[in-house]
Amino acid sequence: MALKVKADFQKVKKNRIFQDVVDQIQEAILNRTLRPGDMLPPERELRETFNISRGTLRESLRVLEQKGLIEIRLGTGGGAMVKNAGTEQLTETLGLMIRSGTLSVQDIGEFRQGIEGQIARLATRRATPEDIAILEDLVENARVKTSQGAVEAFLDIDQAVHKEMGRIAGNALYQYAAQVVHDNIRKYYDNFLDFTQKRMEENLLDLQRIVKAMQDQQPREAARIAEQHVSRFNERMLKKESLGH
Amino acid sequence: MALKVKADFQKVKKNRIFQDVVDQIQEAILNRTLRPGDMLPPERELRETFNISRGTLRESLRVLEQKGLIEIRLGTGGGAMVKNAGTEQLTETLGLMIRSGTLSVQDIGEFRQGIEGQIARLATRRATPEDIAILEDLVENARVKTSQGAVEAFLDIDQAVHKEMGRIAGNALYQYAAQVVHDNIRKYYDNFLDFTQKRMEENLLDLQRIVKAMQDQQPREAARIAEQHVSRFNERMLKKESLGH
DNA sequence: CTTTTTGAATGGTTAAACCATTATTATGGT
DNA sequence: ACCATAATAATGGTTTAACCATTCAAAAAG
Repeated sequence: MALKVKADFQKVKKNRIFQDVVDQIQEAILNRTLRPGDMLPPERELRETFNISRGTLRESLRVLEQKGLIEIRLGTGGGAMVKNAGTEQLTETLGLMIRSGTLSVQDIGEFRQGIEGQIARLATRRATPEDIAILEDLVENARVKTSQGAVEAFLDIDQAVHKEMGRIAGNALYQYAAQVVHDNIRKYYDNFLDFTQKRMEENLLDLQRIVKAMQDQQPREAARIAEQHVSRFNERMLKKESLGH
Repeated sequence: MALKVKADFQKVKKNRIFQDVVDQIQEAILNRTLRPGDMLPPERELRETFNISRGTLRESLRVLEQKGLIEIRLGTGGGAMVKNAGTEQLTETLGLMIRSGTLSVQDIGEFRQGIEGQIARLATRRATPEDIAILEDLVENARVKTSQGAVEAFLDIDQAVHKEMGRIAGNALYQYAAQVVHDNIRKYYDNFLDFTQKRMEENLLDLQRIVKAMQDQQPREAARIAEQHVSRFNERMLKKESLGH
């Protein structure tokens, strides 16, 4: 953990003082004057630097914290630490939009379908022989779990395959999108406590066919199967939901 | 604008009091006890309701504001108004991730390409004859602007076509994704001050071919052309960027 | 009836103090 | 010397009470 950093902050003037302070600290973080892991000075010190009251400074820190730019810890040696910009905020905001009815679960499932298809397509184009080998190992592992009837282990591997394909696709935004969507739809999928042997075999076949298509350099085919794969989840989910009414 | 609403708030206890207050108000908004347009009581009143200090309450309000759940206005009749959950927060967060280097412009361009393709595909499947007619009108309008050499007007219509197709696709998440990505990439596209007559004709042809594919019920073809359409922007953008180095 | 003035309601800010949590340091027993 | 415990200090969390700044509406002036 790095020590405090001097960042040449300036005194404020605008309408909402705390906003001005937010802007200054955010700018320092985004232009790498402050880097992930750096600690901001203690509140009582920052207060003097900006020449504002502690209350106003704390409003600024709340905003930065909510933006995901800093993380605040208690006690001696605590304080505000600069964070890596991650997906938590995207995930949370999307979750808010779902809960507030702005988005439907169906929308998200359909979106996920397209995203996973595109990832499969890009991954097929960009996969190296080593990448394919990794996927083959995972799928072989999944085959073993399937023959053992180990549902939980199979689902873990299924997820690992999706994650690995995201890496191979080589586009961070697709990876984030897949993760955010998955995190927000997981609680609906989790109603699949009746994940039977037959379903497991269906899904295993999907994985095998996707990797085969990647080996054969058939991006369109890989995308098609990946979409179908997600589609199967979506259909079950929607059927369950309609039964719940 | 609705009046104040009674929402049965409870007194607090947790570690971070302001977080507990955030949770309670957020819950009231998400379960529709508080609806968009409703005003929260004034700070001095909320303060008493929760039995906390005004400073702590204001930290809560800052967080809710940053989440996009409320909007705060000054002066008599001002206060905290419940907001519709929109895309501003997604747009801002994505912007932060770009600026902090977590995402590259190339990633976003490629993502946009896939999104617009999927929208074109879905829109083709779901378009009614009336929808097609609207698109035809827009494209005809674009043709006129092209023949007049009216670049700005053409770009406005191009955007309107994309927006309309998003509506036809019927998936709010795809629409949001397209908007968020577009908002974050616009400043890079805006370097196209050299949008020539030839480019305009190229793009007009794309639009005409997309609508044709939709009429012919060819979702794959529509998606392919839409992707190509975006791809053309991306290539120019990347070429510009590399020249800038 | 229109314009101007005034006042009240509301968010924005300050100040100084105290509380709660945590890591470090000092203490004391073995 | 070592380990467990207690004291200490640094830091964020909270409270209180006051005052400032902005806005809208009602009262006053013309």
